Amino acid sequence: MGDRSPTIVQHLVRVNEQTKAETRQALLDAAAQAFARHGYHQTPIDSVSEAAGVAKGTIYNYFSSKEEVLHALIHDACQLAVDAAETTPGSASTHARLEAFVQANLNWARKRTPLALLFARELLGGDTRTQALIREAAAPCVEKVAAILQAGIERREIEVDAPPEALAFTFLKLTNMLLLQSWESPTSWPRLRDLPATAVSLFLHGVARAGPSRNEP
Amino acid sequence: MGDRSPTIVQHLVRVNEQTKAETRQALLDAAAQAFARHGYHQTPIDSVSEAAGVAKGTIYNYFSSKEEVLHALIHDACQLAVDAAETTPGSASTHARLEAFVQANLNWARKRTPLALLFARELLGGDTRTQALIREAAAPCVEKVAAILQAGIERREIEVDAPPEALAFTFLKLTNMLLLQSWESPTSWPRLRDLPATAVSLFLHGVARAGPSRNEP
Amino acid sequence: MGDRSPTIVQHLVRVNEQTKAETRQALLDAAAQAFARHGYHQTPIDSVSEAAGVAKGTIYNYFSSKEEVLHALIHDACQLAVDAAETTPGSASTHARLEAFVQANLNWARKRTPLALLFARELLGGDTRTQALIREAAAPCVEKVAAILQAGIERREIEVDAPPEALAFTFLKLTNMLLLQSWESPTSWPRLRDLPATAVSLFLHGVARAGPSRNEP
Amino acid sequence: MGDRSPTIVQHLVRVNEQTKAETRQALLDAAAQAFARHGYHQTPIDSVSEAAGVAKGTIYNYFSSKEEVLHALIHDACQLAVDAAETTPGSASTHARLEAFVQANLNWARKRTPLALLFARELLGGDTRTQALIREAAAPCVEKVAAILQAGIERREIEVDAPPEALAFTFLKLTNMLLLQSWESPTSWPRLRDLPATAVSLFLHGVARAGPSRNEP
DNA sequence: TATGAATGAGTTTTCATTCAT
DNA sequence: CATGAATGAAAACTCATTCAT
Repeated sequence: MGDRSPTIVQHLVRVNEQTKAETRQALLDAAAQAFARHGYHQTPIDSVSEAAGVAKGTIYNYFSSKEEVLHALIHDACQLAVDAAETTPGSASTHARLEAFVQANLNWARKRTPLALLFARELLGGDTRTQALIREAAAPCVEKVAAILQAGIERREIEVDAPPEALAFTFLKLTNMLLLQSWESPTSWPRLRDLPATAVSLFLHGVARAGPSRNEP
Repeated sequence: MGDRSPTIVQHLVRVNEQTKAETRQALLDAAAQAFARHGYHQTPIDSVSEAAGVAKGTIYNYFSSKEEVLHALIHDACQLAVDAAETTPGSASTHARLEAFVQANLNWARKRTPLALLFARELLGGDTRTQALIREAAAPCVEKVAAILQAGIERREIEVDAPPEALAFTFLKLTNMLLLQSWESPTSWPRLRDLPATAVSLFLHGVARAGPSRNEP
Repeated sequence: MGDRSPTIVQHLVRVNEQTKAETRQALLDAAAQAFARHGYHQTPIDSVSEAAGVAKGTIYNYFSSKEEVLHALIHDACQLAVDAAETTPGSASTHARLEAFVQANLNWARKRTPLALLFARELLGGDTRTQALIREAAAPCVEKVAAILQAGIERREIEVDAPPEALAFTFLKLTNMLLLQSWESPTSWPRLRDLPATAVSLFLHGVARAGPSRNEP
Repeated sequence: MGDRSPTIVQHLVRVNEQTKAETRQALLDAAAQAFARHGYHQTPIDSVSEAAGVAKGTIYNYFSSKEEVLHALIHDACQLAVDAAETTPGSASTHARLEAFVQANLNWARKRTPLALLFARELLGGDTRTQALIREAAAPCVEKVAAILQAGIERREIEVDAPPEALAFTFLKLTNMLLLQSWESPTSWPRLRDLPATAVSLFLHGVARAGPSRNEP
């Protein structure tokens, strides 16, 4: 016995905590799927617990309300976006840095498709509370993009009279808009694998053929 | 009685029909306001009828369901967008034609702000049914923009591998995204009156400084 | 037609309002009965609407919550108690005035037995919120009793070191305690019809045989 | 090992039994506190176990249901009341015996305030089942008081047409009513330390000044 | 046609109880 | 025996829709 007792206890605790974490994640996954597919308000909370394979009440052992489930999801997505932002190179052309940012986000979006879909939907069409949550939780990510853009402005690669933060937010929305469009009609444009190039190219250069004049009459 | 009766009756009928139309419009206006502000699902139907100054049941004399009210609004907004698309000049530079299109849409959006807000929200974040409705009701508008883009492609003003319809839809979403951004923070970027120039410039040329190379390394 | 139109309209309105009042009263009656019999917390709100012969949701057209139903009942009971207090004679012996007060309360309690039962239960065993409500809504009644007692003290008919308000409240509770006891075992003591005499006699003179000494060793 | 083993085992058993008893008591104490403060129905069972420092499930190793916890508490309180009743002197004036009874009850009430509060609340406002339980578990106590009153009646110290048991129950309720009143407004009337005198005086002689006439017209 | 009270299915949430560990 | 996650019946409340007037 002696020195194994703690180990057994630790083991039990770890198993329990692992199970708890798994249940929590199953609930979040089910919720992401359902919310992304049918929308938050059209999704009854029981359908989430059912999809997660637990009973109705179980969800309230992990989240205090339906809204908290949404917020936890948004928070997770924002965290992934923030992490993605942190991996983008600190020095390179604006184009390369933005593309790396989109690519990094696309990477997690492919693994966590429902979550990314939900995030995109809420970013573009969520209600005031959710928008505010995103703004707060994704702030580091937005600031990272803003810093990239600011550097571009200083290097005269970018020329626009918009505040970098507003511009960064626009870029984020544009990217997620294209992401949604990819998912909604997978055969058409833009293709998912082209998203980084497409999004950055559109944002930086637009669709016009590179040419002499910038502002045609 | 005699021959004046019909006139009186006609008069009454006309008045009644006018009243009916007015009630219908009051309901739509109230719904647009409420749906735009709080979201469709968060808006109880009685708050709409109350704001329109009629009883709850009256709404069902004009619309068969709450969803139909939303669809009528979306339909109206799409019609205004279609009308706006039709006024854009048939021949001019792509830039000018797109700007005219955005300007024409901005014109009605200023007069019907709640409707335009609602349309933008549903275009970007609506559920599947509403998206489908928009796709159908705004088809002529999208096609008009697609035609403009197609002409631009043919004239080598635009260079992109996307189908014009998909591109047109992206342009529409981008424009409404910026419109929402304008309304949400009126003091920041983009300013509402700059919207046509800003949106078209972003879409055609991006934010990068015009320069020699298109795809920087 | 002419001058009858308004009458018809008034008639319709009156009928509707009467129906509404009847439904409201039916709900209150059913709630009083159920709350008195099983207790507030043990009574599902649907059982109240069912007993009133209306649908589950109807109750929320009249009251904003289950608690508001209880409070409306308590309010009504307090009002009846206040009314009863107002009918008690302004000048007579303390004994006579208290007895008249109890008798007046017994009168409405006989007509509105469930309400009176509920009131008694909540007065004696209700939670803090309800107690506070009673204290507020029954204040005029308590003050009336306090005034009677105060007069008795001044006339040297009553001799006690308690504040009249506290004493009045005690009297009210004692009376309702005996009322409950009457209802719970109708064959035993005290009999309902003797309640005024019994309650006042107990309160004023206790159960001891009248005799020389007040405080026996 | 040898002959000490049994002792060790006995010791362990005793310790375990003691621990069990302590856990049970901790649960009862926590429940008394919570039930008295917030009411039985408003108290979630986990708040009890939490306050007792054990897990939620543990409570069901000691009691088969939440209601049984309440009943055990009521039972304990009744037992304390019965014990108190047994200490009252067998021969003395009615006044002295009743006062001794109240004093003995006040003694345990001071030590076990939450329990006494709960008992008083349930005695006065509990539901039918709890009332019945009290009636049964406190029967010896009620009978003791009834015997005192009966003796008083026989000695012509008490003059009332009520059955002694009913009268005894009324006395018990009155006492607990005043006890609650003391606790609710500790600064006012009656003061806790005066409770025996106040309760007995009120019950035996009422609040009227001792004087010639008993039943004023 | 207008009204608004009535409806009841549907929603979120609570919580006493169970049971595998 | 202790634990605390899981359970699911039951509760309060909402609200789109109906319909008698």
